[in-house]
Amino acid sequence: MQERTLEMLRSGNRRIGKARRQVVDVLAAQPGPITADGVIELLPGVSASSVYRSLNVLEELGYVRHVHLAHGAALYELTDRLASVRHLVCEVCGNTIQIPAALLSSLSRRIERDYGFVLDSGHFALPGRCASCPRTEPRPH
Amino acid sequence: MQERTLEMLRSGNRRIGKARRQVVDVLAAQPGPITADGVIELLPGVSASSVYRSLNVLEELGYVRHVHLAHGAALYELTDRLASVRHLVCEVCGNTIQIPAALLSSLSRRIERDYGFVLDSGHFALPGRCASCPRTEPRPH
DNA sequence: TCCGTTGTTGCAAGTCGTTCGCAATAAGAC
DNA sequence: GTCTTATTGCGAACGACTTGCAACAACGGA
Repeated sequence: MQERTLEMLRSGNRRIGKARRQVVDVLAAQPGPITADGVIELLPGVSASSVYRSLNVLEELGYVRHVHLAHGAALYELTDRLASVRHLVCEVCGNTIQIPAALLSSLSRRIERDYGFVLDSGHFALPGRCASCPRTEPRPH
Repeated sequence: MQERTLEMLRSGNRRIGKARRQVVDVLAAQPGPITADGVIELLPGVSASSVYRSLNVLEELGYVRHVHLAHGAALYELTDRLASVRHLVCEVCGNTIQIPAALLSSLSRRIERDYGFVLDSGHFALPGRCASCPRTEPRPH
C-alpha cells in the first residue's frame, strides 16, 4: 500500500486492521466500480459487516465514494481515480458505461441558477437502456 | 372514480378490489409524489402488501410510475399528471422540487447520440442540496 | 518489548423497503 | 345465484445494509 494511502487511513485516531487493509487492496485492484457484495465475495476471510464498515470509513476519509443505481446495491469506486466520471447503467443488462462528468455540467449550472439547487451528480447513476439491449416494455422494478 | 380510469383498471382480466380502489383514490388526491409508506399510512384498513401490489399493478397499467431517490423509498405519482416533470431531492432536508423534464432533453440527446444509450430520466430523482439548506460536509449514507 | 488504551473485527440480530406463498375472500361474467 | 379466478391479508422471506456486543489487535508510550 502506498505511503500516502497509509497516512490517509491513519488520520484521526484510525488504525488499519485486517479487513480495512484488504478492502483497500481490492478497491485499488479494481478497474471500475464494484458493489459491496463484490468486495465481500473477493474476501471470504472478512466478514460482511466489516466490509461495509470499512467502506463507510474509507468514504468518510474521502478514499472512496459510492453511487446509487435506480435499483439494488450501490457501487463503490476510488475517489481520485474516477472523480470526473459519471455512470450510465443499463436497466436491462446491468452494464455500466462511464461518461465524462462534464456532460452534466451545463445541466448542473442551469439547475443551480434556476432553482438554487446544487446537484450532486456523482451520487447516482443514470439509468436507461444501452445500445445492445432490445427495446422492451418498461418493467416494474 | 372516472369512467376512463375504471376502464383502464379493468383491462386484461383485472378486477377492482377494496385495496386497489382506495390506493387509486389516495393517489388521485395527492398533490405530488408520495411513498408507498405514505399511502399505507393513509389507508389503515388496507394491508401493506396490498398497497405494494396495487402500486405495481397500477404501474403495469401505466396509471402511475415510480422514481427512485438516492436513498430510501421510491416515490409514486400519477403518470399523466406528472409526465413532463422531473424531481430534485435535497439530501439534507428531503424536500423535492419539480422541474420541467425538458431541462434534461439536451443531455438525453447527447447521451443517445454519443453512447447509443437511451436515458430513462423519469426513473430517478436528482439528488443534491437545496437553496435553504446549509452547505455541509458530504455525509456517508 | 511489553502494556494499556481504544479502534477494529466477527457474529448474530435488527432495520428498512419491498416481495412472496398461501388460504380466504369477493369481483364480475354468465 | 353460481362459478371462476383475481384480489386480499397475513406472515414469512428477501436484499442491502446497520448495529450491539464481546473478543481481538493496532499503535503510542513506558
